[in-house]
Amino acid sequence: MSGAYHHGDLRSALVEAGLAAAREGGAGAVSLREITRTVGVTPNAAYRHFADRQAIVLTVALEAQHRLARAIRDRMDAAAGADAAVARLRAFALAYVDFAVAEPGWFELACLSQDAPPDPSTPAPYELLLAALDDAVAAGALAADRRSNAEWVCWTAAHGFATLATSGPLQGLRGEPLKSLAAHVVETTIRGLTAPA
Amino acid sequence: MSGAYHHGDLRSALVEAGLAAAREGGAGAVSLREITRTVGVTPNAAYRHFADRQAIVLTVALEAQHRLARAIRDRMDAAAGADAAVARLRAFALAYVDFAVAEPGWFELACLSQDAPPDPSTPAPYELLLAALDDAVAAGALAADRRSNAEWVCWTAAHGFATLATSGPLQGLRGEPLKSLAAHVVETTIRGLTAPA
DNA sequence: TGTACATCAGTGAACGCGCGTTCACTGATGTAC
DNA sequence: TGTACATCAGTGAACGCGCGTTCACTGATGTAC
Repeated sequence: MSGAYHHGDLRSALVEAGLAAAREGGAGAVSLREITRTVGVTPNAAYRHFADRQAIVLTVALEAQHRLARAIRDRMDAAAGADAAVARLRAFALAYVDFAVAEPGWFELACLSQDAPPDPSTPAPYELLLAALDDAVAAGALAADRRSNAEWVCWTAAHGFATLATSGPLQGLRGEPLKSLAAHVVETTIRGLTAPA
Repeated sequence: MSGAYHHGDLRSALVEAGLAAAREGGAGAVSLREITRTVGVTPNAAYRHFADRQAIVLTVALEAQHRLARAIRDRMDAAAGADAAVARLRAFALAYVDFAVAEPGWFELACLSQDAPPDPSTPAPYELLLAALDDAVAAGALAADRRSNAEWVCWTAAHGFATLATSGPLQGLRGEPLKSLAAHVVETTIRGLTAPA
């Protein structure tokens, strides 16, 4: 500590700065020079803690993905009541969308790291979705012969609406109108999964 | 012509080079120096025809959007038969996805220019979708009280699946498996729109 | 407990890169007379 | 029909920028004796 020559925990500070940069300017804003500047350290000090820029971005991206996963999990855990299984499905999609709208920079970064090696400690959002769908089948809300590939239907809806709202034609829509449109899209998607053929 | 000092149609050549660059490297690859290099001309020659880099990128992006619109329109026009209205809806979504997968760079660029001033000569993909939905209502395939916001349901599905396949977790999936998964997602979405509540 | 010294975490200066953009210019084109 | 000249479309050299990365270094830390 003692804010001196040896920083204390430069590594964490750099990741923190990376998150701040991404929050403002998206994935492209996470540059080595930018974040070392933010921390108040020489650019190459970063090389003590990361192999190269790629490694920093990946670390920051993984953290962003964790936060997305946490946001989804929290909302899913809060879902309860009669139709708990379907409510959890709804919670997944809406939490996904809300996170993207609230933190578009982190969302972009989280998507970018999707192909990165998964961190087993925090299940990726995807795992949460699979669990919710299995629950829905168990609860009888989703027919067993509709379970197959249902995750991609949900993921498509959540991710699609999120990108439309984040960087697509719905960029201009916010607040209640956006919320109710999201709810409508999610509801229609769920109906597609649960309605009789 | 006569491949000499005066190029002939440098403007078109630059746009063409921009399309080629985007095709390979996405939106970020459309740089002024890159495309003038491709054409074999000095970087600042571009300033005879465009105000700045932004203007070039926008022009190229608009062309990409036209091609997307054309691809969708062609597929929609080909759709016919008993359930023509629904078939057209399906054609819209699958053409959207196919274009994105076949030309991810152009697709990225087309999405980027969504907030650009619309070109009335070629209707944007969005207009095609609206028409298809109105047709579906007219044909009795879609209940009138389900028409409202149905475009965002379709757009979400098409765009969502396209980005999942293009730069998301479905990147690795191609060919027939991808096609049938896309069909499944689109079918489920359409069922959500048309099935009774 | 005090000192010698290896290790560790940062500094400071510099590199080369590709970028967009500006400047003064020059060679080709086409029009007026 | 031939020539003078304005316009137009390109050249060539240079600028400053932010970037990632490398180099040789130095000051602080903590451990062995």
